[in-house]
Amino acid sequence: MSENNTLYAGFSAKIDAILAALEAEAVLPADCPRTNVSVEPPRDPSHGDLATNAAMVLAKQAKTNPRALAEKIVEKLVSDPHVVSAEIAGPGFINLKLDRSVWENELSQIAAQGDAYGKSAMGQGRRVNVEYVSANPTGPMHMGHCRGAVVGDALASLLESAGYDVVREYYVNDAGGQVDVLARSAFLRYKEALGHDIGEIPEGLYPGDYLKPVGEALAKELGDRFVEEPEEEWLPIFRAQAVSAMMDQIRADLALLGIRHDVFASEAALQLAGKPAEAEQWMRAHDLVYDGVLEQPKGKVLDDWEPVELPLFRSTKFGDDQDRPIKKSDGKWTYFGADLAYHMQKAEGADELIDIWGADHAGTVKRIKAAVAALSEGQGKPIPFDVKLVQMVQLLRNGEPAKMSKRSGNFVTIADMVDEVGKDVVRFSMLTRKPDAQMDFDFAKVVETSKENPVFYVQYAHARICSTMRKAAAEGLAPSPDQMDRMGDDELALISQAAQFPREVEAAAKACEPHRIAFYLYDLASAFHSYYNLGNDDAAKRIILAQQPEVSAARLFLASQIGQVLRNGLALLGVEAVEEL
RNA sequence: GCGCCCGUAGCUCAGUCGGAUAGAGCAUCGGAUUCCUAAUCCGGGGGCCACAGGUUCGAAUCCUGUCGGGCGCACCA
Repeated sequence: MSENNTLYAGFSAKIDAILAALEAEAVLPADCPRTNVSVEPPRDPSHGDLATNAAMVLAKQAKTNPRALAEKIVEKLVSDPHVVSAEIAGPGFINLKLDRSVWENELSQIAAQGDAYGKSAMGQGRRVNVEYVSANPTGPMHMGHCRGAVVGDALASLLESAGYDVVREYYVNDAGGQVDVLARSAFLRYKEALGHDIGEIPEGLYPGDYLKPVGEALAKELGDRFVEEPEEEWLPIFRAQAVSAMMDQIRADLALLGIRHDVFASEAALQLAGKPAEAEQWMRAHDLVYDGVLEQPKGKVLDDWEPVELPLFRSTKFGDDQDRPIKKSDGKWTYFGADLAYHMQKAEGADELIDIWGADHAGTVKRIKAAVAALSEGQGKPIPFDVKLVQMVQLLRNGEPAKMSKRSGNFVTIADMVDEVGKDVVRFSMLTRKPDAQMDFDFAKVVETSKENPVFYVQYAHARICSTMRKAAAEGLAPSPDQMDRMGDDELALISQAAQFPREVEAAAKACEPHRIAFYLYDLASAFHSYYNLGNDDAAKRIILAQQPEVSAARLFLASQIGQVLRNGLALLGVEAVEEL
């Protein structure tokens, strides 16, 4: 549908057709791969409106030199009424100058597609499960979780926009030892709420105040009947209650960032359903799991290490440096053992899996990918599965490293941060660098300089457009698509910038890099601010021109469509497109 | 010791599956506001793309090595 109407998609198709024709004429060999052919704006605008590297990429296969092949392509291109000129430049680039009708048409497309401009059918409705956040349910969300949360959420939106059918999923680790620790910590708070003196929170339990309300609620609900009971009596109850309270807290924290998951999958439920055992059985039958003894870890001396026989997954067969246990010596599942079953569960309802993890889990990527590949292929339904790592955020407070461990009870929470600078600043900050680079995040500095955050620059451009529209309406001027021939070069240049949005969305989705959208929006906002300011030096270049209603109508139409693109882009990032600043 | 990620302007960072003269913001210096929102715009200075080799028409981008920083190297999660 829509994607073929946009400029870059249209020209890519056009070039592709020409190459197909050249194949038919035997200029190019049959079936030669054209995936490297690109159609993009030239870096230097004086080179033209579009450039393609087709001749350079294909020259070798055509057994000719790039410029000769370029001439053949140009011959066909110039017959297109939308192409004003096609020139061969440098090593064999083909630079195209386009007729203004191309830009006028693109502007109409933005208006016609509205909120849908930038969406594409690239994903062909494939079902993608994106798992992100999945923080342990042992406390409120802190800034260490923030990056993965925002990047995962923006990626999910991006994939949706690119035509995938996306499920946003959160894996609740409610079965490991850490939730027992949580239950014990909650038990202390329960006693405290009943008036017992609990003294200092012992080492190894969660000391944070956030458990006090949980303890109070438990005291209210259960009375004092568990105070003197042995642990096995109260642990499951306290665990379930505390986890549920923590998940409510986490959902509330995520909501502050504008994040909502479709599915919360429970590890405990997964185990109860016997999924890990099923996986183990299958893997044993296929010699992927065996009982064995691990070697002493290298590079590290463990005093209490002793050899034990455990069920091991043959991850060394897949490039891991050690086989990995799926069960512990107490018979419980390891995280890995449950996790591979969990991925199989996700695969039941998806065509593709993506996990967003913090870089501190990088070491476990190989084994889980290997396990999922082996299981899914072995069971006859191979599934593409990728783990995207977001690098660590180094948290600073006035240049000093800030603690973020839950155990310390002293950490910067997401709620604090959003409260301090707002959702939009937090989200945009996390999205203005590529995910695989580390970043420093200084709480004090971000609070101080939040007014300089680039998010305001983009929002200002949008607000400015809104304000201009309001002002125009007050003066009796209205945008109109019927006066587009009144636009000059300044206007056309702005359209060409806006026209890149659809290909940016596709490229960002393909690379799983939402940050590209943030940078694109910054550039588009910059182009608009420049355009707007032309009117400061030269009154004839203002958007609102009461004396020339037709010119004004065209410029207002343009401005409102730039606003549309900004809105669409900000929506992808989950940032508000404000109408006033 | 091993594995993964990073190294681009004084600082924070972009840089398209290898492409044309490497770009922004901050900081700095100089300009623009009786005029549609100056939270903006225009301009100057500032680079051995960590270093050394290699691949090719072409490398910040790919490969190898060195140096520097981060994260891992449990039956934890």
